[in-house]
Amino acid sequence: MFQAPRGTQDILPEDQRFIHFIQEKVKVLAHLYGYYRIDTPTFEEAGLFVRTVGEGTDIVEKEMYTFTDLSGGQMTLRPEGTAPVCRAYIEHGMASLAQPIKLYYHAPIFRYERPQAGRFRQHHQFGFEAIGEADASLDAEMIDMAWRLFASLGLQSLTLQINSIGCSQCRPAYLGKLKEYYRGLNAELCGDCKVRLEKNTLRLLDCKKTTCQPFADGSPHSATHLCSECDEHFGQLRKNLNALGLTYSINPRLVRGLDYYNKTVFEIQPADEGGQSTLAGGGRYDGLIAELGGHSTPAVGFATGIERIVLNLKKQNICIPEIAKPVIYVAWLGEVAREVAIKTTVALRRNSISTLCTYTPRSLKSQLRQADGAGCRYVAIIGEDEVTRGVLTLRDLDTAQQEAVTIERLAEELTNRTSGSEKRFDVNA
RNA sequence: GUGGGUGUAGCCGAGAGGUCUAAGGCGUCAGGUUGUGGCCCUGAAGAUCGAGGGUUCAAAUCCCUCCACCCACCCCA
Repeated sequence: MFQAPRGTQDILPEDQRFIHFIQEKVKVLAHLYGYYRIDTPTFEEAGLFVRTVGEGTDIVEKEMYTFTDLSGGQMTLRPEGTAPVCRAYIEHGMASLAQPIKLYYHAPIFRYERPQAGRFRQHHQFGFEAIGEADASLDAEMIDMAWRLFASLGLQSLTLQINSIGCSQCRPAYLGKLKEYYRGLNAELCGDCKVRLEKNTLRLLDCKKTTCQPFADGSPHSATHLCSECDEHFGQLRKNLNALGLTYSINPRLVRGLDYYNKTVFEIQPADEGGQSTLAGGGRYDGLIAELGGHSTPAVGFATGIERIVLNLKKQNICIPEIAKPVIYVAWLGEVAREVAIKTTVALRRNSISTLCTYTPRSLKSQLRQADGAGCRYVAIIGEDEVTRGVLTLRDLDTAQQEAVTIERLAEELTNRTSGSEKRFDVNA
């Protein structure tokens, strides 16, 4: 028997409403903040990610789905969304349009990881990128938008953490200080941290081992070793966040796992965090466009994991609108009625009324059961009796009332009855 | 990549060497009205007991290997 590949999942009809719900909120929010949707290919040249995400990172080192295509090219299934958008920005000359360019995407993301709660080999992200604007107000706007997204979804008790990791000007000096500090402790570090010390110094800060945590607490903080420009930027960011009324905490140990970030980094997490808790993460990446061969262009963005949002929507018991059910089931008895029923079904659908009908003969009882199970509000019953009279019996399953309606009038009658009665479920804000 | 747990019909789940030609519930289908649903009753279909190998007179039950899922580390959304 075939199974979905490890770490991937089918999104079944009963779960689709969660995706639709989030999708709709994202669409509204994107429009509100002036973002336009962009879709990039599912795979790209491997080099795009190696170059931007960084050779030393876990994503590039051991998580990419890279394959050789038939002409010998090295291709990689998108392991993150920012680099492809930047590639598209350059490729389509967006630098010559009014800046900033504001784009959002909804895309599957592939990383070869060991699956566990909230972590998959294929997951989906909504991401937002604003390219061509250096002002910290845009960072704040970005964070505000992320925060508004979760608020509009009805998620409660989230926390916002920010940090500044400096830029190419000030980070080398800071990393030097950090190394120096950790070298002094080398003997006491865990095995992983000894490797990080040389390979990925920043990541020393978020080692989860209890033995290493005290070291991080006493370590020099990036936010206090910024150059004047970065320091100014970080100050502006906080000022803007305050003005927006956002509560945040500065987490000096917040470091992101992709090399292209600079200055602002941030994450949003649920308060009752389990293992894989981060709902959204992002930051500024002023060097990325240049790294890809474009003109030096500042940018900022963030991404959210849809599966994790769904997890939290369920955990917090948030009421999600149902997917619309068919309106009417056309039941029939006998061959003659069958023809009329099928004609009626076709006519209703031509009138944009969602309609169900059986093709194999079933008892009326069975057809009513099916109608009920499918969530139809109405059933049209057509038997020999109705056929000879040129009508059908329209039954309302909610009220159990029924009346004879001519086939010609059915669509109009249903439209009248259903207009304005669309079921709406509000989200508990 | 490392560690722990789990694996019985579409779903939940009993079962701990012979009484298992595998309980029960949900769901599905059919019937209880010659043309009427949601409740109730009856019946039916549906399982090579994750896969492969081994121990034994006998294995869903014990052993080994593999696979998958869950959880944690790691990493991240």
